[in-house]
Amino acid sequence: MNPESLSPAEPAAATGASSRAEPTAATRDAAPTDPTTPPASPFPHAATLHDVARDAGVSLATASRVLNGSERKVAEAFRERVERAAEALGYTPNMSAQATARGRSPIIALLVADIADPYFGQIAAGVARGADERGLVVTISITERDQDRENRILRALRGQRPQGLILAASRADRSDDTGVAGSAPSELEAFERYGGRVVAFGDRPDVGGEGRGARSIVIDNAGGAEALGRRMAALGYRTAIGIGAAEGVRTSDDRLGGFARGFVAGGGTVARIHRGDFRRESGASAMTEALAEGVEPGTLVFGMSDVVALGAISAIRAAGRQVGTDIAVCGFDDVSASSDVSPSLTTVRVPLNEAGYQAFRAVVDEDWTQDPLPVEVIVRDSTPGVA
Amino acid sequence: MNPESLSPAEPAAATGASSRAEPTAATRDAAPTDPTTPPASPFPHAATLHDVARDAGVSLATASRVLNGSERKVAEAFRERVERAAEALGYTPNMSAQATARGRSPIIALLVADIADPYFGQIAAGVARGADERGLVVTISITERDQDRENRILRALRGQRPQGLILAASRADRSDDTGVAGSAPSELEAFERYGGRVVAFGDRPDVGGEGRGARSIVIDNAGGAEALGRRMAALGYRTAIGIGAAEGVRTSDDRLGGFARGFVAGGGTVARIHRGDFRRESGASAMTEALAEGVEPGTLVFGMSDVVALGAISAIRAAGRQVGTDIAVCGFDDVSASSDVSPSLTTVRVPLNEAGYQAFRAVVDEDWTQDPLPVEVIVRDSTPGVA
DNA sequence: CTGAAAGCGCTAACAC
DNA sequence: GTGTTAGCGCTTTCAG
Repeated sequence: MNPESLSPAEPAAATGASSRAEPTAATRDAAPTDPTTPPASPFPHAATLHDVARDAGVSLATASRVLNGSERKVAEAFRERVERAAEALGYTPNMSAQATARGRSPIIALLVADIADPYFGQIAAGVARGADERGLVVTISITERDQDRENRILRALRGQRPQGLILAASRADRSDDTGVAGSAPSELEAFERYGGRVVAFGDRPDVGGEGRGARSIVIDNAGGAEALGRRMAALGYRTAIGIGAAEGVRTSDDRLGGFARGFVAGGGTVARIHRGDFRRESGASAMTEALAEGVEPGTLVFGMSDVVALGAISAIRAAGRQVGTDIAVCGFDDVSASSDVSPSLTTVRVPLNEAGYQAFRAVVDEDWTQDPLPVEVIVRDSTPGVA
Repeated sequence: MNPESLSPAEPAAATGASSRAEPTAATRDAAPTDPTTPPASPFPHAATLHDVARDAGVSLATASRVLNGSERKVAEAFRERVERAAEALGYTPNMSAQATARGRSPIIALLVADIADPYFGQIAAGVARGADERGLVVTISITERDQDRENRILRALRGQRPQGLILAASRADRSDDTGVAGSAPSELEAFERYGGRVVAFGDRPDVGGEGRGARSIVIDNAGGAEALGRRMAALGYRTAIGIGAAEGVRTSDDRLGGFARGFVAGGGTVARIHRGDFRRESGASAMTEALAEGVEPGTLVFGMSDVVALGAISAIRAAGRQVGTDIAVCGFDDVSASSDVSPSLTTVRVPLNEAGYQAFRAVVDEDWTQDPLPVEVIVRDSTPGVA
């Protein structure tokens, strides 16, 4: 572009490079009229480092050094020429090539149950934010809460040779250590064995944990739920119904257990627990079930997650009952929909975006210690209290 | 594992391979006691194709042929040995290496404004579903609705040499063709020039469109909104207030325009329009603004998107007004929160997940034509109608 | 400080 | 059908 700069046609000659006329470069650019030129490929190739080096009249090594972070110094004159050439050609380093050469990819793999679920959406946003800061790329996979699927994905993910793996799959991270269920643990170990870091939400599904990895983002489910239970009791509620996931699912157990502890401490009783999974529909059907068994006015329903609580609310409405003074409801997470429902949902706020960000940091920062994630009870209109 | 199978220590010798003792393989595995063995790297390397070939006693080419889809036939005996060796070593092809060698990566890059927003979350889910079916990987980037950021990201994305790019960034896809604002268009052209496909939601931000790409997922915003407008008029509403994005933003213009057309056709009038962007807060402040100017009971508010409408609802509540008979509200998209609010939100349902899936197909299928995405008016409680 | 050359792990002609 | 051998685009010793 700049007329002062090297003519794109012969900079190589200008700097005297005798061995630069390898067949590749030559056939590709030097002689457009050369009859041996292979038929043009369907699309032009993106500029390569080779092109930049040639145009700048420097070696591949030098071009690489100035363009892609190397600590080695390059003379200002050369540096400039390389930068100019790169600019002119619109050069962008080929990530895959760099990855193969360096032996490590810039990928962070994120595994979620369902990216359309606001819970995971927020976590993903946090992860993406971190990755962006560090120039890393995040790939996303959906488990659909299916253990087999998750295992298959994990297997396939190894192909990416990701720098790290973030598991926010709400898997049945059962506390019973028999690694029997699913081959995931060994798959995860494989990840770490070759240097990848695995960070899980909740507890690591595998036992042991002496691997260099074994990092996990823990949310104070029990504590938050206990505070919520106590607060609800203070509002005058005396009997509660819990809606949770299957027994053995950590997050659910912790929240249900914590809530019960607090609620009982405050003088209440958890009458019974209905179980399903983390989806909205599950919350709705559990609630329907509960209603069928009979729910006294003034009862409080604790949904193990907001999404589930939201499902419960819709079931309560569908049954012609009122949410609030008739049947009170509270949840956990504080996803954004919770403040939109009406009556707005009482819940425990969890900084999900921050949690995702921390998960990212746990993957990339060698020295890392979790900052505790503050959980906070937020009382809204769905639990007006009993007179 | 199977005692009957080849001893892992000497299968290569068993098949007589003379040239197989290149320094690399040799130093890496053959002589653990060899004093010239380099100090062990921090982590063991993942098994390479080379390892598999050696253990199976075949050439690299053969191993490659059986393990990674090649059409060329390989004798059953060899195929089995290779598979066994791969299995035993836990081999997984290195995606980056394959990408460099093949000259094309398995990546589909998805660009969204905000992954925590349910609108984009659903689209992302659809994209991920498609990618999973085809064994492709999707990377995700967040524009935060910032044009500069989007351009930077686009630039960086080129490094991934993605097979395709899906733009669901709700960018200011202004209809004024002056490509002046932002260098994005040229960046997109660059993508297509080297063979990548660009698929955009709404219309392509660049002009022309004769590139082989120029595919876009169009949602019938005008039509859906018009139907909604007509329906609202039929419910008896006579005056409406619109909440949209800045003038010139396609999606917003189309929805606002379509709504007005239908509403007016039905006998109503759109009194005025307040503008902001696609975020919830924006909807809330626009509504607050509207309320300050005075909103008669019986007025209908049309939020250009559900998220915005949800924001408006919260503002209405905050102002001590009632949603429904006092001030009616309707939106567009039918994100899941819309059925959870109370009163539930009247809206136009858009199959977002399906749209994401189609976007994926548009990227990978050479012959592709968009299946029309059915939009459907869904009347709920937020527009009870006027007596 | 620069450049030549040997890889990284895998693919794809091209020979045998 | 199988193996050899160049690459792919980039990094990184190792000599100068």
